[in-house]
Amino acid sequence: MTDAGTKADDIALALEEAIVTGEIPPGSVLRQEHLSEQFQVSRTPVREALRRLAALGLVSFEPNRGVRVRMLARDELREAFLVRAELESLATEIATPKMSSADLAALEDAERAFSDATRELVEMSHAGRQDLQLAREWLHANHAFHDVIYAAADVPLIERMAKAARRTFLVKPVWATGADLDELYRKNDRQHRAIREAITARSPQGARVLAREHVLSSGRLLEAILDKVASQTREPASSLSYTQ
Amino acid sequence: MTDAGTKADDIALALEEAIVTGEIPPGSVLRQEHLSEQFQVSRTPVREALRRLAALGLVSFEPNRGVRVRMLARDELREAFLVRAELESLATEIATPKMSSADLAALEDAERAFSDATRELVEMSHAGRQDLQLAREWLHANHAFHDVIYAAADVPLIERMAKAARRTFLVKPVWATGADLDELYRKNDRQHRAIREAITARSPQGARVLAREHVLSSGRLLEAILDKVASQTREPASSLSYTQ
DNA sequence: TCCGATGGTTTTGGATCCAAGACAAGCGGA
DNA sequence: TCCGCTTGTCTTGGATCCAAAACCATCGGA
Repeated sequence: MTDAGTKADDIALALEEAIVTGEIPPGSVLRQEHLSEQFQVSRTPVREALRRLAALGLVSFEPNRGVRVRMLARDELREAFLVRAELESLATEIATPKMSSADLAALEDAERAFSDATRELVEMSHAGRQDLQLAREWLHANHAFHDVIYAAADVPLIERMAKAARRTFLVKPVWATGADLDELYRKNDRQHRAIREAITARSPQGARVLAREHVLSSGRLLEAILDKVASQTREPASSLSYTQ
Repeated sequence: MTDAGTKADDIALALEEAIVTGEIPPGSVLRQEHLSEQFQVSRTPVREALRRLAALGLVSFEPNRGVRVRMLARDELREAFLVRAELESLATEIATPKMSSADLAALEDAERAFSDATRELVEMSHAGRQDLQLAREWLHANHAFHDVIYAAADVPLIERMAKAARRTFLVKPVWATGADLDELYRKNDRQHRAIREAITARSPQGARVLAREHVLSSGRLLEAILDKVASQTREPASSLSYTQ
């Protein structure tokens, strides 16, 4: 809609956002006609958009039955963080010797913006209010920090794949649990600082392990939160492990 | 065609194969009408298939101008191997403690099949003959070996992403150079054996580093080959490096 | 009462049709 | 002669139309 290009692309983008933020809950079936009237277009571009989302793994096609927003299993969430841990750490390592002073300044800005978002969110949380929009902005600020690193690393393919893994982090389902996310927020903030300092110190290996641990610990925290919320209906722990 | 499901899926699969093997050379523009009569269908499923390929990164859409088979730059090839190195090593590490004796047997079979394919190919090569079909089978045998590992690891997301990276290895362009690929063939063979032995010995870390080195060395060899072939028209070496 | 067959309804997958954007050649004015 | 406009053709993007597969409820028989 806002973006130029074909309608199929616009719709794909819009749906992607809606799915990732949880606006369209996992497990939903997407009716082509419904979407076509929602976006004021015919079914043709809708179907092309759905094909794209299917290729990205966000929805699954069931031939002659419709498309369904993929319900990501616990194991897949864990996998997504494992993948991100590998790819982000790789990108960070590559970026470290390539960062110009302008890049470093941008990184500092992104870190600051993220800190601000974090602070705002924590305050809001302590005030008892939960604001989904604020959580989204926090997530975007979080991504923006890493995007500076990707831009400097100049590794489009790695970036594309890492972002694909990133998409599996559904905001709303987690957010909707109402769990206490302070630790997640603050830890992310601290880790960003540490990563930036390692990069500034031109330590590719240091930045690498920090980036890796950053992603893995986020994953662990997120899972712990999900555990706590749904502790009554848990299946036995999976054999996949974060700890190497 | 052979596969069940929708035509769009069949076409996407067929085109993917054709692109990856180089049957359709990089840089080609794909005319929808041409494809539709080639596959004996209308343009509709063709377009959906193209959307999928675009999402996979195999082709690029240029709005109102057509789709073009992506010309993968040297850096992207290198990136693809870096990604595969991380993901395959991760999957191998995860798989190692999970491999049942049946899995190990399957792995041994796959190794043997790959050895056979390698031997056949080397003999053919020494006889001065170059057989593209044989090279494809070799590649498939190669993939089959790793697929056993993925199956045991049971990490669908990692598998999917690693395979996406795998697709960027274009057979024909490399093959068509007529370069001496013996070293590549043999080294792969040796490394598969080493990886299997590490898995059998239940050494996740050992298997991991071997898998990583396996992929990276393949990448290095491939690049060296491309270098040798096109040594007259080379640009200065990229700043991306395989060696950590 | 329960199970399977049968018909209508819904929704998808695919074909065809139409409009709009891009390329190319020819025309006209400076 | 050269540059810009125009017009015609080609190709894509999107809309509409049609057939086939899947769902759903009802009905009939055991």
